[in-house]
Amino acid sequence: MPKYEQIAQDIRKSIEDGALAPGDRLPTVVELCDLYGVSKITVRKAVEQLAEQGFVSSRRGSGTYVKASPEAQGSENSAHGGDALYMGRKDRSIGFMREHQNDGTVTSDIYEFEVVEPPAEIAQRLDMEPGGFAYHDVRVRRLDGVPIVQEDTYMPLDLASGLKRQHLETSIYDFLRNEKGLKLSSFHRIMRAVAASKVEAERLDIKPNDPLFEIEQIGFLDDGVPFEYSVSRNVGSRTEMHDVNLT
Amino acid sequence: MPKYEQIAQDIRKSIEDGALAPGDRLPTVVELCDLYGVSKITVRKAVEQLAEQGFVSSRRGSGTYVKASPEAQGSENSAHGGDALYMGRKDRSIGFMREHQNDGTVTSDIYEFEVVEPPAEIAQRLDMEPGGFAYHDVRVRRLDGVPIVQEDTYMPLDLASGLKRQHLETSIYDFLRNEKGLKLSSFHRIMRAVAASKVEAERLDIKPNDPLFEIEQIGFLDDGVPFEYSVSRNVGSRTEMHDVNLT
DNA sequence: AAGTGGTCTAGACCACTTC
DNA sequence: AAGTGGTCTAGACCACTTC
Repeated sequence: MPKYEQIAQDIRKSIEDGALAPGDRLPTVVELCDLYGVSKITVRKAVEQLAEQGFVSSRRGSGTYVKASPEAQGSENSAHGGDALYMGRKDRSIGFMREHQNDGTVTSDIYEFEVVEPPAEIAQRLDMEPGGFAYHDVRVRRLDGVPIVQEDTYMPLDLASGLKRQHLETSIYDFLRNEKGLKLSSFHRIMRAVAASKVEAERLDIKPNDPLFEIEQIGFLDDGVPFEYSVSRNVGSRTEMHDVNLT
Repeated sequence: MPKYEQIAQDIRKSIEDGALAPGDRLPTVVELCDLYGVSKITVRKAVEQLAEQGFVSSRRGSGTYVKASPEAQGSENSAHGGDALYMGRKDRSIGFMREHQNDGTVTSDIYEFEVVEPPAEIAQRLDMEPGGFAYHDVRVRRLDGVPIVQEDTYMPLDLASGLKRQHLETSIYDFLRNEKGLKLSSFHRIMRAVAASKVEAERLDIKPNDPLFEIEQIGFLDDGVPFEYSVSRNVGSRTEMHDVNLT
């Protein structure tokens, strides 16, 4: 782990255990350099990471201050009703399985699993050659038996060759990473609120027209190649998405 | 504008006008240093910005590659139905007014405007002293006459003192920035899909139980002090949120 | 072995806030 | 005037990919 991450982690701990309270000013950049025995650029990178994660805010000429913690927000939300899906911190948004591996037991209902020529508009988003084939699957993911989300996914055949039903039941991303050696790098997402169709309602154990949190997503490898197009529809009452936004 | 932003902008232009196509490799970091006459750290910062914005992906030992452009995604979405609200690129998510100032005419219906002792749970999120007062307002924002979102907002009285009805009709953020000299720095958000109540449906010109895209948000100043708590409910069929997520 | 991106040093200079 | 964060230089060393 690089130095700047260690420093960020150390300061983050001080905030989380209360040694640094909301409104407090952090030591100055120069003081932190002395304290950790590193150069300014390393401290700056640590502070930038803390800012991205929502822990601090820097004010030129004045100092760096502790914000009300995102964790406090997090805990409060569950009271709001959304008790199932936590997404959003950048490092956590890497698949349903990984998000929920500590939450309970994940299972899947598989409704479709086939190899097809994808619709032109999807092929284009996946940067596929005309006539190329792709895996297509539709799953409902359950947490401790409760249906959370329906995922409709396309993956180019040549990137994901060897994909089997058993991977759909656990984690496609684990298969891509561990068995195919791919490095998943980033996701472009569009989120919307939509109404459940009759079929979706049945699969997700809700009522038709109940609100769904839709995520249309393209996943990219570290060489910029798209490996996945998916539309997931999350049960509104069991889903919330967290986000920190810097201006 | 700092050098690294100029360089990022320059490379971004090359991508947008097609000089660099998806899948292409950028010049190496060292080549870019020579090309722009800057040091390595400056080029790295430019490339990091491009990665955050979803334009490129870097692969250690190999190179930096152009991804399928987010703009291509953007244009495709409007075909999908969501033709009104574009959010998400970090630098654009700073208020309804600013997001739509080029889209059409923004107007407001004001349903509530008062100074109150906020509910305990909201006062806590705003880090307010017990017994403190806050502005509270409920507005519906329209774009060219079409209702898009209902916003329910609390702001501490001492931070926003002088707020008037006229500011609710244009932009509260402009008032805070220009007249109060505040620097809005970041927002913590939680997003959900919910169903419209009867009252909301009436105000937004939709049907009860139609899906709404809810954003619960706390806004922070550059010294880490929260200045705003708001819950906005956006008409699902007129809203989409864009996002780039790095792992 | 050669080439690539990622981290880091030890400074310098500047913009801005605070007094 | 003094103190703060933000940017930048000219290198160095390393992890990883490619051949």
